Amino acid sequence: MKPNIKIAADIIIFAITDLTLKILLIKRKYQPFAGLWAIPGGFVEENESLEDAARRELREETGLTDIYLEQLYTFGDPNRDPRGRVISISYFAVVAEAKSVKGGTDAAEAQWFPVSDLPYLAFDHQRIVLYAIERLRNKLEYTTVGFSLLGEKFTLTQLQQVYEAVFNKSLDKRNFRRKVLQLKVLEPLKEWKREGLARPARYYKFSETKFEKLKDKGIFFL
Amino acid sequence: MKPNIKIAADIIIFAITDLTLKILLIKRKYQPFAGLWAIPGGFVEENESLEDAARRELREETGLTDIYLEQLYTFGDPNRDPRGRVISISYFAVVAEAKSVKGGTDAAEAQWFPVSDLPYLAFDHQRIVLYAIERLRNKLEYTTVGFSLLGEKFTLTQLQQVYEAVFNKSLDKRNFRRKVLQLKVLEPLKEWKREGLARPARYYKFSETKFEKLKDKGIFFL
DNA sequence: ACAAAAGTGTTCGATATACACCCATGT
DNA sequence: ACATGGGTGTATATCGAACACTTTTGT
Repeated sequence: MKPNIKIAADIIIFAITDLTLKILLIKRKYQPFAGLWAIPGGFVEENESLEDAARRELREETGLTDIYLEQLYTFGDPNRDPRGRVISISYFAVVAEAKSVKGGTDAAEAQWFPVSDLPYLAFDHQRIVLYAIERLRNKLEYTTVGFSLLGEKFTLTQLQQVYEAVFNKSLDKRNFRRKVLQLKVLEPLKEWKREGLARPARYYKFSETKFEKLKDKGIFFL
Repeated sequence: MKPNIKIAADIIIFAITDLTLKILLIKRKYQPFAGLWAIPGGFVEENESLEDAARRELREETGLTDIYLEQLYTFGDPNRDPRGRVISISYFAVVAEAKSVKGGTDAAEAQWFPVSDLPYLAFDHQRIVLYAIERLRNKLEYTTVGFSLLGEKFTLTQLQQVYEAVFNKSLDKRNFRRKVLQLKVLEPLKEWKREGLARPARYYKFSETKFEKLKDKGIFFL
């Protein structure tokens, strides 16, 4: 009936390295837009849910599983792809460290770019990326996505650096610490990060159980 | 290539009547789920943008144009439609009054239902509706969608009733009035609603120009 | 005069912001 | 002892929540 509309799942993958918010882009090997940078993605298979497709692409591009993934928006302008009607269901993912990158089949090359310094992008991907950044910033304020940008354990300074990188502004140390500790979702570890010639910093971890209790009380609304 | 995936645009249409938040449902005439209630929608045409498709469906079902419309979420479970793979791109719309309803071609009947008393719905539409309600509630807090549920001019009491209907709880009159007036987006009219045997209530209108100024200052972030 | 709904201020607690010094460690 | 980053408290402004009476009109 409805002829030949194709569905793509495209993913904006965020990570932080060098105190900078970055996204993963791949250089296109084939037409259209061969040689240009684009966000990773691919077509949705016949019997695959949309999120499964996104996770599959994510695994193919980065080798990562078990990471934060959320549907972003669906872009369906009839002319957004010169090959014909392709509707892009975009997702955004948040990974703990900007590594584990391997080239996929459609990709010549994969590389992390600071969001403040992006190359010219294929298709309407610039728009998608800008929207994803906005969403990430909003979500950082009232959810716990921030923790997904860090590993299992982290210091409060590292956590603050995540917020500073995403918002691209510096925060007051005392106010920041009070605020995150008041959330009561962090568990202090009996472990310290000792590095160089300074006072060791305490490690914390995000406590899923504490978080669930607060959700039940309606403090978070995700 | 990718065979025969169909794209539907489905719309949750909100309105308030009798101090109650309602959505428009249509009774399905044909299989599958013939005789069950469903949210209005239809397939996206070949050369139509997604939002255009949603607006077209909306016009066909209600006769309304120029109303608030926003993409909600894309539901694409492989088994959500027994006829085959149908991906539903859902929108939510907000109209000023629960009238202007005519039956569409696929619909036997159209009717407004209070969100607190919905019938059993076809497909995965229950889930979609619940998600839309949640989104509407969130958006009411930090945007101006609320005004879309009212006509051109309205009294502060009517505005409060909108918020009370959506949140399903009563609000303090003094706090509510102070809060909306502080937003500085309402313009008092030299016109009063005189009705029955009580003191007349002043009409206000939403002032687009005042709103734009505030947006420029970053007070709203929509 | 009274019934009905409109309109109006103040107090209090919680939360956000601004701001500067001491502490623990390695070299 | 000193350089490095970790860690801590207080004062002020702002915002949301609770709460009751007077005003204007029609009958």
